[in-house]
Order: sequence, then structure tokens, then C-alpha cells
Amino acid sequence: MPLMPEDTVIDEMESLLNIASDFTRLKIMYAISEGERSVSEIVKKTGASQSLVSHQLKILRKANLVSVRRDGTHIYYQLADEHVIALLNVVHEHVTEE
Amino acid sequence: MPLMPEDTVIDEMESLLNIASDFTRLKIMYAISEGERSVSEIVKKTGASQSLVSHQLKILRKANLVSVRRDGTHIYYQLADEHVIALLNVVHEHVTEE
DNA sequence: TTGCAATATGAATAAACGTTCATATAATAA
DNA sequence: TTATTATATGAACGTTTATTCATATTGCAA
Repeated sequence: MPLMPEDTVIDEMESLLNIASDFTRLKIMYAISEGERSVSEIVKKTGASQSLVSHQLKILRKANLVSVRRDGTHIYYQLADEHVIALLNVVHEHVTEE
Repeated sequence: MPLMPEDTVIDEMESLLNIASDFTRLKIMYAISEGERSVSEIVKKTGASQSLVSHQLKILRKANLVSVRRDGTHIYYQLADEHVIALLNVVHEHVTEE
């Protein structure tokens, strides 16, 4: 039974949910949910264009939902922490029940 | 370690997250998180205008995130199920941890 | 019926946002 | 250096959406 959070907290919750509430970004998050993947791998897994994936990765980066590692010309992304997976799971459960 | 859901499921996840990702609607959900409340009570608790609350309640209704009961001129809203609270909690935790 | 309180609705405006296209940057290999 | 692959960026477009304002509806009491 939660209490009403401060407006600033609700603001941050809104921001996080806004980031999560996009088809392409959801696909990207699932694409890297099993471990780090390069951008081209993400492009293949999501089926989105390279440009779109790059744009959306930038948004996910800015929101600290993913972390980045460079190796030569490849750049590998992974989910920043377990909270992201927890969020995906809660939403997935809500949607897939009966 | 989740697998990539079907596109239709991701669509539904996107929709749910879109509904949740709004300051006013978050405040409304918290306002009724402890049990049913009338619209005027929700207006007071959220600080939003009557019109705005009514508009956003309609959106929450359409998404089946709230249920409604009428008693005379008062109309009482409550959260549809526990999933909604689970979602709020996961997001709140993510936001309020260091 | 009239009046009042509670809630809903429609139109209008402004701002935010996702996507595409074209192009730029970076790293490596030849 | 040039060529090639991998990734990022900027501008532009169209669409969606939150909010406000004014008004409508509903239910009840007098």
C-alpha cells in the first residue's frame, strides 16, 4: 500500500516509464536482456533500421538504462541493472495474463 | 532472463507503459492506491483540475487499469488489480535507489 | 420544476516524440 | 592514403498527446 511520493519522484518515474514505453526501445532492451550485444546484432534482432537503433540507444544511454563498451569498431551495449529486467517482467506479466 | 516476446505482446506492453508514463495519471493511481476514492477526492489529492482528472480517468478506464462504481452523484474509482501496484513499486524502487 | 453539486465531454492549442533520410565520424585493413 | 565496415548525428516530417477552457450531463434536494 504505497503512499503518494514527492512530485520530484513522480517526475522521475514518469521519465523512466516514458523511456520504456516505446516499441523499438522495448525490443532493444529484450535484445540485450541475455547479455551484451553489438549494435549490428541489435539491429538484426530487432529488425529496426541502423539509424533508428542508434537513436534509441542514445536515449537509453542518456537515461542510464544501458551501459556501453567499445571494442575496436564494435560497440557493445548491455542493460544497466536488474531493475530494468524486473520492470520488463512486471509489464510482461500484466499483459500476458488471461 | 527473458526471451524476445511476440510483436503483439510488445505492442501491448508499449500501450500499458504509455498509459502509466504520465505525471497526472501516476498521481491518480497513487491517490486510489489505498482503496476507492471519488473524483473530487482524487482532484484534491492530486492537485490537478477537475477536467484534467476526468480526462485522465477516462484513459485509465479504457485501459482497464481502474474500475468504477457509482453511488448517487459520486463516482468511485479504484485500481483494477494488484499488477498496477506492482508496476508502481518496481518503478518507484528503480527511481529511489541511490 | 428549479437549483446545485459532481462528473464528463469536445474543441483547440502547443509541445513532445518516433521515424526516415542523408551524411558524418571512427576504427581498421590493405 | 584509400576503402570499407560499424556506428552516430542532424534536420525534417507527421503524429500523438497533455492541458485548458467552456459547456454538457447526471443525480438529488428543495
